[in-house]
Amino acid sequence: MSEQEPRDFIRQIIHDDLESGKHSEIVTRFPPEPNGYLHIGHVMSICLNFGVAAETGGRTFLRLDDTNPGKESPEYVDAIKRDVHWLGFDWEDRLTHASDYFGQLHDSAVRLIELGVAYVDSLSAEEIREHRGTLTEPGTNSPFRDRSVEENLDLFRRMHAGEFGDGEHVLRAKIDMASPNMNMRDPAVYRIRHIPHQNAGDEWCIYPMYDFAHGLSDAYEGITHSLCTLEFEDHRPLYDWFLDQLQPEHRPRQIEFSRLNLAYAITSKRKLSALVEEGIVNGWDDPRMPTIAGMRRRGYPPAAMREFVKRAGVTKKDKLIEMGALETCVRDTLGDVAERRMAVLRPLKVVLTNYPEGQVETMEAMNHPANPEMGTREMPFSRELWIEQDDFMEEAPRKFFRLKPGGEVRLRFGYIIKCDEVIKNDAGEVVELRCSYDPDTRSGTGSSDRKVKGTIHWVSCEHAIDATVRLYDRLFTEANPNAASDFHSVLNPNSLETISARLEPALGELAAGQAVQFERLGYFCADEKDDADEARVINRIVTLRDSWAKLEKQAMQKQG
RNA sequence: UGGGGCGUAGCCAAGCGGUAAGGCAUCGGGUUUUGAUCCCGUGUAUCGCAGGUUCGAAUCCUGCCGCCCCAGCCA
Repeated sequence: MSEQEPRDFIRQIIHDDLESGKHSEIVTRFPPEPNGYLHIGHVMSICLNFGVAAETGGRTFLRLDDTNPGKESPEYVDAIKRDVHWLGFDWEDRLTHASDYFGQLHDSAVRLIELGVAYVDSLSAEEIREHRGTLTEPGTNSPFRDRSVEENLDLFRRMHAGEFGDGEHVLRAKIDMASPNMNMRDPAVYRIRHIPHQNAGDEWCIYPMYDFAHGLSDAYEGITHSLCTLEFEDHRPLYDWFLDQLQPEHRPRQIEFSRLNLAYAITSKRKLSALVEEGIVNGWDDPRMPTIAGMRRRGYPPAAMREFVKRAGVTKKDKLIEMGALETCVRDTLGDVAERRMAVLRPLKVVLTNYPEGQVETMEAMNHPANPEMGTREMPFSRELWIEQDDFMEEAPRKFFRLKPGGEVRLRFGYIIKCDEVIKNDAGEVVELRCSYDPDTRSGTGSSDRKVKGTIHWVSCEHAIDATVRLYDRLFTEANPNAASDFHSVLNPNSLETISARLEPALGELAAGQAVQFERLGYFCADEKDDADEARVINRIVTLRDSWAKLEKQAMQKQG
């Protein structure tokens, strides 16, 4: 018997509803409006909705909540479908649109009028706002509130027939203009919009509002639990009110949970599109974007995203989760499966003075240190090599166990070498190291047990592949850029660094979308758009944990 | 000064009247031809505050404080 994982409050409700027999099957829906790209916040909702249904043998609809034409487009619905699939979820034949129900929704609106609980208001939008009152003062009734059922029916029919211009009339629910809940002060139900719809074409010129369409769409689909974020909590009485009036066959229940916010990221659609439009990033799928498309292009595996939201949990408390938590999930899932390779990001030349000129040896390198079954690949070794600039220090602190003048280091899967001479240019910069290798220390041979404190990675100059590598950092300098009055003021100017690197030959065959670990550096993948066989373009997904860098940073801070 | 929510360690989060799980981060240590991984160990948490009920309260009651959301013919 395994321990029961603690249930979040939503799964608890669902569990209870199944146990009590209230429902025999759980049906959920993920209902994005196709007016932008999905982001990290949506990942939570997707995993929750598809997750609870899958766990209980239920079903989930992917419903495009397209009740507001003009803001929505097929480009976004394509992106949404792609992103949900990529995350690992399948709606099978349950792809729907709120617009699929426009006919039923219209009939229900007529029913509301017949019941005497909806009326056509002919006030302007501004007048309606004035009548609404404020948070502390009640609103006042519209002079059109008491129109007869016949007149309302006629007016609504003519709205539908296209006899009026946008904004001339609006259908409103007749509830309570004095309600302390603003949503209950005679909310709009249908408005006139003479623009084509992304799915329904030009069939309609009146469109239902979210509050009216959502609960009924849920009911039509037999949704049992309609899960949404906290800002809709105040809408629940209205959600229930429509269901009370219309008594559909199925009665869905709305439950709210808190959004997931990621530190150093924004999720406002307005700001996200500003980043794109102002050219601050290169598109919605820029690897720095907190969009699903961006994270996919960055190389984050879907399993890591799922694990991340699982660890975050489902509650009603506002969360601002540290970036490190996501990165840990990415490292955790990539660590087991990513093959290891070697690449030098900032090359420094090493010449092995005692290594025969023209000689090339083949070193066997493991593709994964913990999984020998993942095989090996061959790495050419020669007299001239590239090593990382960071792996050499002329005046090194005692705990620095990489290369230093007179010091020794092991070349991973190669030989132990010793630094004999440092070559500098006129500016005094180190441009080359003259080293000697110990022929008895070849990796894997019996006599190779000699220990040195450090092991560094390398690439043979003659055999190296040139590549452009993009190093990404957080887009913002503030943990909560959402709170900044102007997000431009908290942009990280160094969120992208492009460098020219040298790769080991095996990386010539790096497949698109395949993540690899560059040993001692991090996880990388070929960019899905810009990479080509002739010109490699590689993204850094995430660095490895680096306790040496941490020590260095602490030392720097101590010095002031 | 209206209504609706939320407050458990730096960030998440269990807990549902019987004396504070876990994850991430942090800090130690071990293993290691990736300073990675892995493995151990590491937290005086005034359970927002103050009262009350109770043998016993993070859990129940009262009052207060703080934060979030709501005045679209957006979702």
